[in-house]
Amino acid sequence: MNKSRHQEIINTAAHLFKEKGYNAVSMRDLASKLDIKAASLYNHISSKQEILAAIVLEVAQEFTYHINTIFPEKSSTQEKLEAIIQNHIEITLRMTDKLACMNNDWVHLQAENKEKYRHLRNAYEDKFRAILKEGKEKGEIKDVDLEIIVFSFLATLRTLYLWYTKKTSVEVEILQRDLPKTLLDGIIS
Amino acid sequence: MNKSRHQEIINTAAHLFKEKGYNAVSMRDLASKLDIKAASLYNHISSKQEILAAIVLEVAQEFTYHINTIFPEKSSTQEKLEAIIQNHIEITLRMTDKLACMNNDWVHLQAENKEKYRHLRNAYEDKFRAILKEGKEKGEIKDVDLEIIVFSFLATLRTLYLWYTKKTSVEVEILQRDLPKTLLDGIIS
DNA sequence: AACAAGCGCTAACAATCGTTAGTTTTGGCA
DNA sequence: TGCCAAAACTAACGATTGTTAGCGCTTGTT
Repeated sequence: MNKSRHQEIINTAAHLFKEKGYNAVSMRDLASKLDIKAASLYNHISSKQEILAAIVLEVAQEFTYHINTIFPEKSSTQEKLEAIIQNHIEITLRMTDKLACMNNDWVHLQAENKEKYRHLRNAYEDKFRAILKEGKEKGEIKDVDLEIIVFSFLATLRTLYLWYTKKTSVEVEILQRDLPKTLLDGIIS
Repeated sequence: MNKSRHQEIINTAAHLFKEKGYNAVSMRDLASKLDIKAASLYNHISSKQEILAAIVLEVAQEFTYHINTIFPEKSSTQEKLEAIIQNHIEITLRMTDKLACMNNDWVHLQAENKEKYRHLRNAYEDKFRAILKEGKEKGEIKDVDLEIIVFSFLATLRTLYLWYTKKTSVEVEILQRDLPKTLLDGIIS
C-alpha cells in the first residue's frame, strides 16, 4: 500500500538492490517486478541513478536526524550510546531494504550525490566521536583508542540488517536487550 | 612481483573489484589496468566468474584453515577469542583487496561456487559458535544471547578492511592491542 | 462532448558487456 | 639461427544495458 507510484518504484527498487546489488538489477528487472515495461518507469522517475540517490539519501538523513535528537548534556554517556543503539535497531526494522541498499550501493552514486552522502555519514560519525570523547574525558569510558570504538560500534550497528534477515522478528526484544550489553560491557564474565 | 600472470590478473581484479564492485568492473577495465587488451585475458583465465571464484574461495579457505588451528581444549575461551581476532587482523592486512572482494561480491558467484562459499562460511560460524557455547557452559562468558555475540563479533571483524584503508599501518599495533579489549570487555569503565 | 493529464505500450537507439576466432608478435631453448 | 609455444593483438559476435520518441488508452474535469 504505497502512497504514490513513485514511492512504490523506489521501494521495489530498494528490495531488488538489496538482493542483487545496484548494478545487477536492470530497469527491465525492476519494471517486471512492478508488472510494467521498462520504458514506463520513466513516467515516474528520471533515471536509475535518481532512484539510488533517493534511497541512500533518505536513510542517511534519517540517521542524521536521530543522532541530533540526543541530548547534548543531560544524560550519561552510557544512556546516549544506548539511545544510538536503539536508533539503529529501529531504523533497521523500519527500512531494512533501503538501509541495506545504502550500505552496499552508495559507492555507485555519482559525483554530487556521493559527496552529499559522504558528508552526511562523516557528520554522523563526528557526532558519535564527540559523544565518546566527552565520555572519555568524564571518565565514563575506558581508556581505549577512540577510533577503534567508533569503528567496532558502527561496523556492528550498520550491518544489523544482515542479522534481521536471518532471524525472526520475535527475537527483536532480545536484540534490544542484549546488544547494548554486548557492545557496552563486553562478553567476558 | 607476481609469480605468474594468472596471479597478477587475479590480484589486479581483486583491487578493482574492491573499489567498484564486481559488476562495475568490465574485462576491458581489468585489461587496461594490466596494459593489455581484454581478449588477451583469456589466454590466462577462462571467465570473469572464474576470477571472482578464485578470489572469494581463497580467502574463505584461509579463514577455515586458521580457525581449525585453534586448540580445542587447552586454552581458555578468552585466549581462543583473542586468537580469532588476531587471525582476522592478520588476514585483513595480508589480503585486504581479496577480503573486501569476498565480503562485497560473493553474492555474484554462480550456483556451485556460491554454495561452496556458503558452506565454508557456515562452517566457520559454527566453529565460532561452538567456542562461545563452550565458554558459556564453563561460565567464562556472560549470559547474553549467543547469536548476538556471534553477529556483533563477526560484523566488526569482517569489515576491518574498511578501517584499514582509512588509517595508516603504523596504528596496527594499537588495533592489535585495543580491539580485543573492546570486543571482549566492552568500553564502559 | 471535448479536453487534458496520467500512465501504460512498442520500437528503437547507441553504448557497452563477456567472450570467441583467427592472426601476429615475442622470447627462450634446440 | 630456427623453432615453438606463450601471450599479445584485431575484429567481431550476440546479448543486454539505460534511455528516448512517439503513440494510445483510460479517467476525471470542464
